[in-house]
Order: sequence, then structure tokens, then C-alpha cells
Amino acid sequence: MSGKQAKLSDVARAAGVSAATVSRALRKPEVVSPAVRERIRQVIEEFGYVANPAARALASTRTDVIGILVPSLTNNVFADVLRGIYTVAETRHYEVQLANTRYSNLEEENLLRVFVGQKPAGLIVTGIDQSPLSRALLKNAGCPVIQIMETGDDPVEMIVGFSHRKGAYEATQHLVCQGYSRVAFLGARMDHRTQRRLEGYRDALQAKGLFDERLIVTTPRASTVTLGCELLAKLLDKDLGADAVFCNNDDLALGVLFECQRRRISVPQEFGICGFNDLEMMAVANPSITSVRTYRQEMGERAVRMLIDRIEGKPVEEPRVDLGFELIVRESTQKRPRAY
Amino acid sequence: MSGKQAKLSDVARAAGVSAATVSRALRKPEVVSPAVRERIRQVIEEFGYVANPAARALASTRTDVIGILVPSLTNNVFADVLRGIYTVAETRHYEVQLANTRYSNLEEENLLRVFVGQKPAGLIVTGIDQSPLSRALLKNAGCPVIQIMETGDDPVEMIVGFSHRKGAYEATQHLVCQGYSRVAFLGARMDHRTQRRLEGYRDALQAKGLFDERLIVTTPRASTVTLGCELLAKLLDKDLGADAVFCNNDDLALGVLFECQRRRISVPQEFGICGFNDLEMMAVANPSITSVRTYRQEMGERAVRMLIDRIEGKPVEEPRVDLGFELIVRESTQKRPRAY
DNA sequence: TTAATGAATGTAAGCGCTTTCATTGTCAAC
DNA sequence: GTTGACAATGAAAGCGCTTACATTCATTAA
Repeated sequence: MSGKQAKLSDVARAAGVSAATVSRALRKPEVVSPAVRERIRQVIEEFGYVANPAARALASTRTDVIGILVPSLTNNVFADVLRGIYTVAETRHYEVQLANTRYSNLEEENLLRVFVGQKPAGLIVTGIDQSPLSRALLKNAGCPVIQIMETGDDPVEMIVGFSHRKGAYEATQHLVCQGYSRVAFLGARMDHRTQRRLEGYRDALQAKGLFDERLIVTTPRASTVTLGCELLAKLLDKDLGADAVFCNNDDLALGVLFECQRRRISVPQEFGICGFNDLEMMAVANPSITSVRTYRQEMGERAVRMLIDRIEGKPVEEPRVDLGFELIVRESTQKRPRAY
Repeated sequence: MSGKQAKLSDVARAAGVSAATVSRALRKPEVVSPAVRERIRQVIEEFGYVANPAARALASTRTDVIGILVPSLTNNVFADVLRGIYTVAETRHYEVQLANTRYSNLEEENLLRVFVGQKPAGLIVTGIDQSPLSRALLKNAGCPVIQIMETGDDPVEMIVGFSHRKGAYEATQHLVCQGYSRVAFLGARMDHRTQRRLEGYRDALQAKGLFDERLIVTTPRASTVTLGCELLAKLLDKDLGADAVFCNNDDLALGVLFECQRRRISVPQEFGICGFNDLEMMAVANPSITSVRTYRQEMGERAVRMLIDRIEGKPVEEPRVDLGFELIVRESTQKRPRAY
């Protein structure tokens, strides 16, 4: 409370040591004698001393900042991932610097340049579809880098995620196995991950000889429940005999369910619905909605842990982590009565 | 690409001026001659020069960082507010530093101390229920401060939000006017804002002589759709003749609707449902759900704009902004057929 | 006893900017 | 032709830390 903020030299003076020793007591306690260390600790406490991060960053040419690039803040998938990231970054005393690429490679390059210039402790980037320039920036960033949201054979350095293609494949296959033969695809905001899900959908149907391009309904708009209603309407208007949908995400799936209720289309008997991500509410909808469960918060947590381990020089057991997914089968796809 | 990152002095040398001039060209362009300014601009572009924020912060004892304190990252209400905040902070070239108080005054004090020590450009804090110490820290922060999420007569400096109490009052009153007489309250995570909504609910019922304490069902858990189902079950188990609920938020309301469907309780005839926040999906549920619409993203945007205006010395017309709310009446409370 | 060793600490030179103050040059007014 | 005012620029002193290197001192080995 007394006037100005205490600085390192104030602490040093009060503890009867040099500034260097205080700095060491803070950064590498093991090199200062226990007695001195304790004395310094007390003074710091008494003064309520907090190091000036700018000065530290400037002097040491490194920071405690983890930079994160996501393509969107609107998407609630990223909200879960970010929550995971913040949760562990916080407890490990790293700051998080968030930036939004708006699904643009160019923006990503620019943001990366800024980030890298600030010598962050580590970098988290979304996906594996960076431009060659962005990849180069990441390779030369001079800090650990981790990609999230996907799997891939050729990560810049580390990667944690799951296979969107496989998730969609499995979901679509499930619909077919349940007896749906005209399975449509509903997708909003066709980013790279959505594209991969579309691939998985296509592959699964082609394998059964059931693929029909016209059953794919997409929009560049961001996904919402309302949009799910609209896309279903659009699909049904085409009158192609669709009897099920694989939705690119759960918002759409819920919207589809609502729209089916409104049109008195019975789910799952007349129409099957499968979502993606398994939001909590899928389990309690009526009927409950089948979805591909993904581990979003865990992905964020894991990414930061791996990153920090590498930052702090600990060995990272496995630089490529596939968190997988799980198809959670519920009522919305039980055309065939479940065997008990 | 060539080796190291260019620094201010490199730019200065290449432009044939002193470092001071380059610094000025960046910070207050109006004081350097147009010719020199242009030359510097070119060199900066050519070198891809980006100022080192740590050095700048250290030298100028101020930063471009806006600190934000929220009580939770899990809450999707805050997600919307944060989106608004990031959106405008980004375009105005401010960095956002997010911290989570976990609904704890003590954590808030600690975080505030850290933030204030870093001389942020501005501070955004949630609510008006700070501890006296936190208030003192804010008053002496040496930067503009804005409180969000609520209204109040005695803001630390600026405030933007709405009245939770009034919103709840109006919603509850609406239920009563529709002919529901045993209106319950469902609440999760009883934070200050929830408490105010509970007050509004109580006042509205007391005004009609319909208040019954036993109709209040709450839990400290974070709200989810599933929790809405559970709370309704708990309420109905009490067998108090409840014929409507005012839910503390839309997640709960949706869960209540799902549970009613499951129990074949007809909404709105036998049971009325009203939510809070008006999430997008409320409009397309079946029946559509009445809710109190709040302007969350706008609140974030507005807060940052006011903050930045003040940071940059522009006059802020009104330091206390009430964004209000709007009761959106939908099917879930239409016990009495709507007049056409 | 002495030199070598190593642990603990101090000294001082920056890190890359900002900003105060001083200097230079230009132009209008007298 | 001076003088003063003002605009444009430069010189230099930090901002609060970190860290390479130097110093001190107690041990230990020879």
C-alpha cells in the first residue's frame, strides 16, 4: 500500500544482498543458500513484491507467454479447448495469449510473425493446414510448438487431437448399419476439419455403394441450432428420400431434431440423426441423440502439458497424441430396436 | 527471414535517422515530418519490423494490455461476453489478459494485485460485489476500470450491464399473469447474479401473495441441461403443486423442457417454463421457450469501447450503461392462448 | 601448509525501447 | 540584419530485470 510498487533492488537492499542474488532466488532457488533464500522470501512477502514481467522478458529474451491461434471464437468447440488450456496454463504460471485467425491463412501468418517476434515460451496452433510460410515460421519460432484438433503424420513438432475423418466414417457407418440407406450430410462453416468429416462420410457411404452427392447440404455460415432447422428444411425440400443425417456438429443435430418434431417426422423410426462432439445436452434430448464424443477440454489440457514439459526441458514421451473419439449410440439412431 | 529480428535502431540506421525519431514516428506520427515518416514507414515494411512489447512496456511504464477478471470460464454466458471483448480489443490493438477468480474474493484480490502491478492499460471486472480491498486496488489501479454484468449506483468508475433483479421480476410476473400460480425457481451455481434473480423472483411473487419458499430449488453445481432435468425431478418429487418454473438460465430451462417431455407433462398447458439469457436455441425448441434476452456480446464490446475511449483520453459520454433486457415471450408460457 | 576446487555472492553490462532535454534550422516580425 | 518562436530531430539517460564473469571464502587434497 505504501506508495510505489517495490522492485527487485528494494527487495535486495532490505534483504542485505545484491539484486542478482534475489533474481537467482526467484529463478533458480537451488543455487542460493537456504538461509539467504529464506530471508529473501520473507522480504518479498512483506513487500508484496511482484516481478515486472516486461523487465524480465526484456532482460532474459523470453517470456512466460503461451501463444494460441484459433480460427474462431464463436465456435463452442474451441471454447472447450480453451477452457482446458487456461485451466492448466494458470496452475503452471504461464500466461495465455489468444489470437483469432478467422479461418484465414494470411491472418495466421501475420499473427504468427507477431507472436514469434515476442519470443513466446510456446505456441499452440489449430489444425495442420498451415501455409508453407506459417510452417516455416513455426519451425523457426525458437520455442516448442504444438498443433491441436487433428492427427497427422507430419506435425511441425508435437500434435494432439483425433481423426475427424474416422469419427465421421464410424458415425456414418453406424447409420447405415442401423438400416438407414439415404444418409445425408449437414455441414456449416466448411473448414478443414469439416471437410475431413465430409470425407469420412463419403468414404463410408461409397464403401456401401450408397453415396449420393445431392444429399450433402452445407453452408458457409457458422453453425447454430437454428441453422440445423434450416438445413434440414433445405434437405427435405430437395425431396431426395433422405432418411437420416450425419450432422457436422451437435448444434445442427439438435436443430434437426427440433425441426423433425415440428414436422411430425418420427425420430428414429422415419429419420435418424447423428451429431458430432457429444455436447452434454445430447444425452437428455428426446429422443436422446447419437453423437461422436470428442475430448475437447482434455485436448487443451494435454496440449499445454506437453508444451510446458518441453518448455521446461522435460522429456515428452510421445509427440503425437491421438485422443480418439467414441461413438455414443443413443435413441436417435435406433431404427432397429436395440437388443437387450 | 535474414537472421535476427530487426530492432528499432536497425530501422533508424537504415532510414538515416535517430532511434528517437523512429519511436516518435510510431507513437506520435504527427510530430515527425511527412517525408521522414514515409521513409521510416518503408524501412519498417521492408524489414518486417515489429516493436518489442516488453521493451516498450518497460520504457514507457505502460502496456497495451487489458486485464479481465471473470469468475468462471465454464459459464457460456461469459463466453459470449468474452467474444465481444476480444472482437473489439483486437481491432483496436489491445491485448487481452484473462484471469479466472473462481467465484472467490480472495483469488480476485490476488489477481488484481498482480494485474495492477503490471500497469495494464485498463481493467474489466465482473460484477459489483468486490471485497473492500479489491475495490481499493481498483480505485488505485492507475488505469481505467469498468465493471460488467450488472448495474449499480456506485461503480468503481464505469459500469455496463443490466438488472438481473428486474429481469427475473418481469419474467416471474409474466408467468403469474399467464395464470400460473405455483411458480418455482430453479437455480444452479448461486453466485451474486443468481441471487439477484432470485430476489426478483421472490419480489414478484410476494407482490401477488404467491411466494412459497419451498418452491425454490437450487444447487451449487454449475448449470447444465442435464442439471435442469434433475432439478425439475427434485422439484416435482416435493409434490408442492408447482405449475411453472423460472429458470436461472436457459440450460436449465431446456433441461426442464426435456424432462417434461419425458414425463408427458404438457408445456405450456400443465407447466410453464421461462429461461434467462435467450440462447439462440430457445426459439426453435418445441415448444419454443420464453426467456429473458440479454445482450452479452454487446456488453463485452461496449465495455471495451468505453474502456479504450477512456484510456485514450476521449470523453466517455455515460459511465453507467444499462443495456437492459427483453422478455421474449414464446410458446412455453402460453397457458392462455395468445390473443391474435 | 598451500594450492586447487567449488559453492555462494557480487559487479556490471546490457535487453530494446521511450522520453526529456538540448540542438539545429526555418521563418516571420521588427 | 536581428531576434524570437517554433518545428524537427538527436543525444542520452534510464525502465527493472537477467546473466556472464569476477570475486570471495571455506573445504579438501596433496
